[in-house]
Amino acid sequence: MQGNIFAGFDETLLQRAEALAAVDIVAQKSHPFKPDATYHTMTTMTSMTCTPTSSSGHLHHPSVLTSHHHHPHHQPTQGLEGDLLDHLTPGISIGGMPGSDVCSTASHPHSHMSAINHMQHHHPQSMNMHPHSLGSHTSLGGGGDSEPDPRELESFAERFKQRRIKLGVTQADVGSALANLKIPGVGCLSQSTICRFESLTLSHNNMVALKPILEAWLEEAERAQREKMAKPEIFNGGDKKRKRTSIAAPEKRSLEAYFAVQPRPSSEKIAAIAEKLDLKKNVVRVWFCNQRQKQKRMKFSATH
DNA sequence: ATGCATGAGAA
DNA sequence: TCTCATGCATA
Repeated sequence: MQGNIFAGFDETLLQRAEALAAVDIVAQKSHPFKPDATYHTMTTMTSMTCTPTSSSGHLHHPSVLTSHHHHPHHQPTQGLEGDLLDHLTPGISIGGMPGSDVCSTASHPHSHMSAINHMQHHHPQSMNMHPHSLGSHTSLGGGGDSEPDPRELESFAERFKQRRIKLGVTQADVGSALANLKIPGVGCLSQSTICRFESLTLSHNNMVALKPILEAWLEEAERAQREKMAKPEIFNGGDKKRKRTSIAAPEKRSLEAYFAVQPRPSSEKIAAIAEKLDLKKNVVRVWFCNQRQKQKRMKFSATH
């Protein structure tokens, strides 16, 4: 009893779903403009970094560092070029300044080269994250190993956060200080990622991959603090603004309703939904992608 | 802390 | 195209 549900999936169901979602938002739907409110906050765009309106690309490049799984070897195919913004002090500049409170919006003007190795493979529909594939690896060219213990991860994340705070370092500081560790293939990470690591809101594989790195940083940081540390740093403010589309609550509810019926709508379906909700197709597509990721994480953490 | 977005790699 | 790892922008 599942075949017919999706088999008969059609406008009917979509409308059904939307109707369900609409019961709550009945008299509140007529907006003269598109609900797609994109906030820009252009500051100083002195450089020709990227185009705000047009869909030009920005240049970042995330590199994954998932290592895991059986297999021979693969080496960091990424050459990683020397980052020019190594203005960070020698040793480890762990954001120091214990008195500098939280959230130091350190804005780096550009490029973060994180060349980590990426190696993952899963199946699109029946993904299987086998946490334990220990036994025979250790041949990663620069990667550390990982333990498949979800328990260890949890406690580590917690310890990490506590010790980090003890050091008076913010999540953002940790992220940028990571580059100073000069671990092959490891660049800096964002505050978001550090935060998600601490709150265990990353995929298991991601957590496993990041653990050794953060662990290394922690040791360095504590060592550095012991002997010395602290050093005023001058960060220069940069600029780069991206826009974050904000999907209004009503539309969001509809999307959730659709998602409940069909988490993976076809391109046509997405287009149809987008039109109904007055959202850009891409926004809808991305929303579904993110929703799936989120659900997957929830499913996993719920199990553990 | 989280929502929406980008990009690389795998299907 | 999707998944996954990540990040910027934001609440």
